Amino acid sequence: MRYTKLFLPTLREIPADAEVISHQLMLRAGMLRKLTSGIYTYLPLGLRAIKKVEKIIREEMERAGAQEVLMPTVQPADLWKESSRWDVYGKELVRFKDRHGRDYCLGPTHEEVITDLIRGEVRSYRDLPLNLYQIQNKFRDEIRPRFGLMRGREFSMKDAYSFDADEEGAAKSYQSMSGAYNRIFERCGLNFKAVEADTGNIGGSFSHEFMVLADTGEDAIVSCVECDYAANMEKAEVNPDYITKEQHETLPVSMERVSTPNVRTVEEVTQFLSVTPKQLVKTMIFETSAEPVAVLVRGDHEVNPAKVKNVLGVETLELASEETVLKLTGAPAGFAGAVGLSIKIIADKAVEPIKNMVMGANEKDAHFIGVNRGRDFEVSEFADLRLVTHSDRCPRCGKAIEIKRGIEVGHIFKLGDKYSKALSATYLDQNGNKRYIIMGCYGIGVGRTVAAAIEQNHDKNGIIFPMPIAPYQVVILPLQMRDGEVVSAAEALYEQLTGQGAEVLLDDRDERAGVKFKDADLIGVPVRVTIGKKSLKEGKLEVQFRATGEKELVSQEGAEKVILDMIKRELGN
RNA sequence: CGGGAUGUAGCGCAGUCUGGUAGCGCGUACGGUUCGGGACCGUAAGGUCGGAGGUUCAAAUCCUCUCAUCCCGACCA
Repeated sequence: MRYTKLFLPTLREIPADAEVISHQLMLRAGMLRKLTSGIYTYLPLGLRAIKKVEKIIREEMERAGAQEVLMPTVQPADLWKESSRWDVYGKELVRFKDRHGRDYCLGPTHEEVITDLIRGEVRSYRDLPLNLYQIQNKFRDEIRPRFGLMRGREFSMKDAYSFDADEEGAAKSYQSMSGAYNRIFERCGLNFKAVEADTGNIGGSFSHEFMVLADTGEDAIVSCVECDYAANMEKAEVNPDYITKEQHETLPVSMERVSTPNVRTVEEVTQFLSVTPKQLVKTMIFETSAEPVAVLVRGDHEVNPAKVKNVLGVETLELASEETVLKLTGAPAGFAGAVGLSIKIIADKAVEPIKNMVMGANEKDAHFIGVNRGRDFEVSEFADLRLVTHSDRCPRCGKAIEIKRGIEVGHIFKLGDKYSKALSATYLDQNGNKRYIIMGCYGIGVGRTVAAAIEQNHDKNGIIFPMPIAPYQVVILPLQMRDGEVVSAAEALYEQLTGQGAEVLLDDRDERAGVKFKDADLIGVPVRVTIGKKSLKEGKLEVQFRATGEKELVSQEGAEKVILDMIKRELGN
């Protein structure tokens, strides 16, 4: 491709509304333009990078035995009512009516549609296993779209769905997808980690997230420094040993009400009463799809709503509003406590051994001290309900853990029979018995993968594309467009390389050298060939590798081979 | 949805407090000099000052409403 023909509007300055580096660079490198919040147009360069990722995905999916289909964006409400997600999915699901007043939604995911397809077609165990995937635009009306392609509302996603006769087969499918995902992200040149994750809205029994390590990531991930345990913050288990070491040996004292005017937060209370946060018990009131519940955690811990949700087995869980807190506890927020509370109370395990706790008195400007469980209040269940902290130990091997940030680029779920049951997707087994199909689902954020790659591969001059996903593999810079020899040398090399299947961008603009260098660096083409009249006099060209900055003067005749070898080497990884 | 900020030329910004001819840099077009890391000189084009209403002789500027975008939060009581 000739630069003068390419629609590649690069920007010298950083657009004001881009915060993270990948977003800034994608805008500056002319890959992307915003239409409206969370919705983007891909320009030629951006699309090429996305298509590269798609190609890798397709190759690995096919290799793992999955077949490509394409499902519609618009989906009928009936299906969603059948799976009962019409009511559960919430506001992320964009709903609308057609001219006849029938309800529809824009697909945020496709479990319903694919299951509907399969239940109509699959009859026998002989039809299984089956794995179908698509690469298609999803629409999710995110609360807060941000960071460009990191969290958009409309975005390209690869979603695959596996159908198996039994758990064993499903586990195999899951493993196979896990392997494919590892290969995909490796081939994209990413530094990533597969972590255990909560199943959330999609449902199912267990799942893993593929996280690209980056400080700008929206997710926190916990991993062991020693063994291979790694989990999403939401999912990460607390090592139970931690609790026994924190046993309190003191004898119970009598409970006392103390006045704490305008003292609400953990910090304020501990300071005001001169106690440690470990002595304090926080009482958080949640509203759920069932009854409201009070959750107790130690003052220096934080509630993990995902765990609470799982323990209670409820479909929705939200922190209660100020009014609800007032109604249920009789006190404004900041003074809730377990004593005298009439709603269900569950507590984190770390609360169990605490003697003489400090907690809110369910009365404005008052707390209780010397509170003891059993005597002053009862807890209906103890469970692991909190977020892990830096001082926790690995739940598997007990060694230290570290907490890092990551970008979720892929997520795989073992769904079990959740959707096949809801939508009656069954097959007949060898004995003629009707059984539910066991499902799995597997997603990759395509645009997000590109953004994550940029987040991980850039320098102050711009993007450094890994070869496998680079929009162009080579950029040729003839420095003097008025010099016939320079131009014909550039044209010749361009023809040679293109003829060999290399993806080459020829910067044929009549620009000064500096401008060409800057743009080449910005758009991150891995291999740069500089053709200037000085070195050309000696029959030499300069080949530079963007990632390392290594330069090499090569003869005009030898250039083609050197460049092709470089591409091959980088693609091979 | 709660909190904060910002909307002025394609991009980045000043001007708003204290009302009085709408500016600067980059980019763009044309001419010239330059030519291996975002050149220089000259000329020119380009703006409903986000929108609506109001106050005023006069509004980018003051007031009211509204829309949009970005950031933080939406679990720490």
